Amino acid sequence: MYILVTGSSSERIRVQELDSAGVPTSVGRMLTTAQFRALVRERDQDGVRWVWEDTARSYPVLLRGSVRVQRCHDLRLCHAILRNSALTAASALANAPAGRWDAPAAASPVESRGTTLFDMDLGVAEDNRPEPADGDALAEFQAQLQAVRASADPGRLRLLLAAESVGALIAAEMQFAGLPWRSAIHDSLLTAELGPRAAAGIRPARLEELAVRIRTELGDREVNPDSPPDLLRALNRAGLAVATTRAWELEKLEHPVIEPLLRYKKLSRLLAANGWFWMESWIIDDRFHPEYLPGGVVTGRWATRGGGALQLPKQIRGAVVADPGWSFVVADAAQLEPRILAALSTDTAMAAAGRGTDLYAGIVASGVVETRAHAKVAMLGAMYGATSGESGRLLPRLARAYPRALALTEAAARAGERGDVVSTRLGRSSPRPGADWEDGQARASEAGASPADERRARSQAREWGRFTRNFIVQGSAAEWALCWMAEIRKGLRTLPVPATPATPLARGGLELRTPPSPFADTPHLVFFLHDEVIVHTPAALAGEVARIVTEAASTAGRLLFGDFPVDFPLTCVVVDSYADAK
DNA sequence: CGAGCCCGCGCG
DNA sequence: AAAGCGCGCGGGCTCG
Repeated sequence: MYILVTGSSSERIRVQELDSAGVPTSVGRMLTTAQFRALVRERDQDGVRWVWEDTARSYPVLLRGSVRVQRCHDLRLCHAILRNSALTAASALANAPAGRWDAPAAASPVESRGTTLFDMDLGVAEDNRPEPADGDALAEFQAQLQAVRASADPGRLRLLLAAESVGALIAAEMQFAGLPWRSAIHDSLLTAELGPRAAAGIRPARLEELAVRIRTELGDREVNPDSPPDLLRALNRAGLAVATTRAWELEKLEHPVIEPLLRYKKLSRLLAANGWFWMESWIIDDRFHPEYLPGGVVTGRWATRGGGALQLPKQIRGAVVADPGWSFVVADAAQLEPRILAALSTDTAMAAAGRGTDLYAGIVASGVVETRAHAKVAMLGAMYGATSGESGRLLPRLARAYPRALALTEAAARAGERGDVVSTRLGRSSPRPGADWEDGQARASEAGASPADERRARSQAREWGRFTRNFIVQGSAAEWALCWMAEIRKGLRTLPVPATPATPLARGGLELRTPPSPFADTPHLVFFLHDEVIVHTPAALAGEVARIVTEAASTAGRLLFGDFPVDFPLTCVVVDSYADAK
């Protein structure tokens, strides 16, 4: 059973019931925001799947009214998958000219607890006249159902579309709830590292001292350490033979300027990326509300917009502190990508190396390589396409021990080099290379091709092969992570809501101090980073939450790989501060 | 002056 | 060009 929701960015929302084939079973009705929330409260328990164009635009209206939904179908995200998937390549949807469903997501307004206390529920009177269908959304949904039905593997695609859509729900919920963030702690971390906050455009004390030392050691009173070309010239004049100013290259040098320069780089990065200006821009009422973009990366990984949420440096994670009486459950999947590769390729030997333990240690224990560091660099090389260095030298040993896994990554690379498409476990397919790439390959195979043309074409072919090689692993890992989070979310909703003192809202008189939140007294996801999650939970429930998170990892493995014997162990800790996790 | 590029570095 | 994947973002800098 589906309910199609359209026009939900305005105060008038249209809903229409559809049967399991996507055929309307009633006329559409126009609802006010309040009526829409009431309908969702009433019907969400019935196993309804809400079908809407864009979760990021439709769902916040509900969250602001403390209403959550269990399941949805995000037409825009699902369209992107089906348009591109090799499994639906013959469908009408995949072969239609590009249209509005192919446009990128509109930037969503900041929708979060704290910034929008109450939206306007202007009482637009219910209007009982039947509304004309939003034929576009209905036709699109029907085309998607048809494409899945006629596909080579409807079961996998249905799981993928459900996972992508529940990911969109989670993304909206995490943005709404926000990551607990103590500005006071952040401020003291910055002050300890950089010195007291200085006016805009002025370096804080520690940074200015280092800049002075750098100029002294280089014998150049003018050099600007923030300008790479300027700095490079100064380094070269001082007799340092470097081609770039990258930290890893400078580390190798012996010179008195190196130590202050590396410290300067580290600190200026902290100031520019996560300093006081960042704090004032992104932290509202002790919460960080980044905008998550499900499907924002071609592989299916999420991206974020604003605030650099996926790059929070370890330096400042001490500011992420649970509320009083609450804890964090921080979990990350151990060696996720190699385990995904083992399962994708049904390489039972590699899966066995990871049984219940550190997979890299298991590779060492099997006698494939001598050290854990070697096992790790060799595995990364296999998944990323290394050809030289230590990683390249170790690859043959890995290939002897795990021929099935290595054959799969090689096949994916060869496909990419030919310009072919590869697909993840659940059927998300890689994009085709661009016209420039095709032109380059064609030119190199013509009669008059120069050696330079051929070299460049070969290099670009290998580059695309490394991309497709990694795509199947990174993309399938992203699918595992979506299933993991979906199972966590489902499990958390089975927990009893602890009896808590009346909230300010319930006491009356203080309504405006705490906006309504569906997460005020219940465990909820607050952060996601590719293979890692944070759940914010009343401390008394932390043990239960950890159990749910751990079981969800096993369930995700079964959803993707059935009974193939591969483990997905986690490191899972209960902490008050994110800095205390691992 | 803004748009868009490069550089460099944070995360997985 | 780190030996190899995927990102976002800020500062410097060039160009129009």
